[in-house]
Amino acid sequence: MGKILKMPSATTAPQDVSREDAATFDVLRQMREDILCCVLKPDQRLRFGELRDRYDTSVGTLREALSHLVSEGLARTEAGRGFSVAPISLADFLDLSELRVYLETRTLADAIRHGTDAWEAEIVGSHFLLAKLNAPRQDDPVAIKREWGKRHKRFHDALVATCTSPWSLHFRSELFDQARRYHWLTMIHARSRRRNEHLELRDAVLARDVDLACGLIEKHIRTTVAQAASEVPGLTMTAPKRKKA
Amino acid sequence: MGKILKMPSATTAPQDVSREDAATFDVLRQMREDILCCVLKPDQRLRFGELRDRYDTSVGTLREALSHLVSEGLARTEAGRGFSVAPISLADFLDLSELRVYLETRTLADAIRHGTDAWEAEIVGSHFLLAKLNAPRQDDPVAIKREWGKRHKRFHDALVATCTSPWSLHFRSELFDQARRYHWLTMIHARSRRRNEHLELRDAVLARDVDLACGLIEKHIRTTVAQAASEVPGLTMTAPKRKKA
DNA sequence: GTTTCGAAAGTTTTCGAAGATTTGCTGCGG
DNA sequence: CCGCAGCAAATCTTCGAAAACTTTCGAAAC
Repeated sequence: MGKILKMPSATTAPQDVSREDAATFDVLRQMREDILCCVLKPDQRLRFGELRDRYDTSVGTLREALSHLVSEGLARTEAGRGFSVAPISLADFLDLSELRVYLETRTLADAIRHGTDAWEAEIVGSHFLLAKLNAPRQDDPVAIKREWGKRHKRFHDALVATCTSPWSLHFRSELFDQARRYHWLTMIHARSRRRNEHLELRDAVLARDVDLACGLIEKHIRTTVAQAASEVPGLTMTAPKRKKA
Repeated sequence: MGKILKMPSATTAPQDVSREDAATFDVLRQMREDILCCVLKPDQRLRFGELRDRYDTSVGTLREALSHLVSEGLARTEAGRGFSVAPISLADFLDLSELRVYLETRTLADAIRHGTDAWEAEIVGSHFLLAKLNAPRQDDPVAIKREWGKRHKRFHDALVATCTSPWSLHFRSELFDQARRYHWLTMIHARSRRRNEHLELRDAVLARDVDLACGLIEKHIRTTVAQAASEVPGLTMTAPKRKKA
């Protein structure tokens, strides 16, 4: 009891969800999602006891996943004091957004120049999925917000998919995830009164207009930063210190 | 027997080597160094049996360290097939160097603008240490090359130490390490007939000449790429495929 | 001669527990 | 009343072995 991991074996399809590291990778992805959606709150201590219950896995597996998250900047670890969720701050958001502007425009420009038919198709498709769920409100259920976040990421990934620089794509992806944490807070606390920026972006990209597209995505990023900075409470103050002032 | 990890406990200084995760972090650092210096060769399979002997630690600890290395792009892992050292290629070197030019100039420019006395002191000091070991040759012992690599990194870290963008510094550091792998090969195969680029760089930075310093570091990077591309054998061919052609 | 199947060997992956460290609490002394 | 030493509880860290998977090798069938 307690663990029913293995299916009857013969009945599972050969190309099931088996891709990637299965258990460890699964836990990693779940934890990352939970941090990005602030289910695990910034600065929250991550005790193995609770984590073991929540993700139903062993300490070793958790440790491996946490190790990954530390490298990605989503968690911290110190000496013999265990792990905790990485803190957030306005300064951090400003800093990462600044770099994002460069990486997003760089990768987007390159992707447009190397765009293919399949690339255009995925952009159209992912935008369609995103548009169907447009603008989640404060009072929407969490499941909706999560789904929107997923589709939002898929759309933006599609835009730069044909970029020829793996390293640029890698860092862009990491920063995009980092930004998702702040976007989540914005979705919760602020009213999203943005217009169809994604539609404009899609059309500019499909028209292969590098300058226009890069300008739009830059504005897209900066607008989000400004909105978060002005409307999200608790972002301007630093992480809660426990000892003294 | 087998393991004598713990000191008599009371005699060890409170601020000994205790900083950071001790065991895990130690193994991580050792493995990273070994990959950077190509002791663990590109594409080499990393079997736990051998790793256990080499680093004298358990599977769990190794797995945690490897997890880190995967995030840093120094190792790969696939499904249930274990870990291997990340491959190298000329295309990869060109790609990461291109990004490096941006990140090094960006961080350097910012660091110069925010430079302090302590920053200048560390630059002077680390350059002195580097100059004392200048230009390791092909036939120098490995220990010398390792030490040079260490001092080289320390000098370049010192240059950008006062940069105010943590994310830029983080990515710059990762790419610098990546580049170290290729520098190592260059040290082994090619004759380093470069002149005092580090000295010029130091003086330009201390003179707070942003444009000159950024130009120098850009040339520094591009020259190394060109040298490696033309003189290092085996870099132009892709990783050895095992199955068929 | 080639292919397919199955068993054995080699590796990886996962787990639970023992060892070590930190944290929290209690009581004594200043 | 505050501070500190010492003990107890909680927590993290490390380890070795069992379970699951992949690969290899050899024999039988085509």
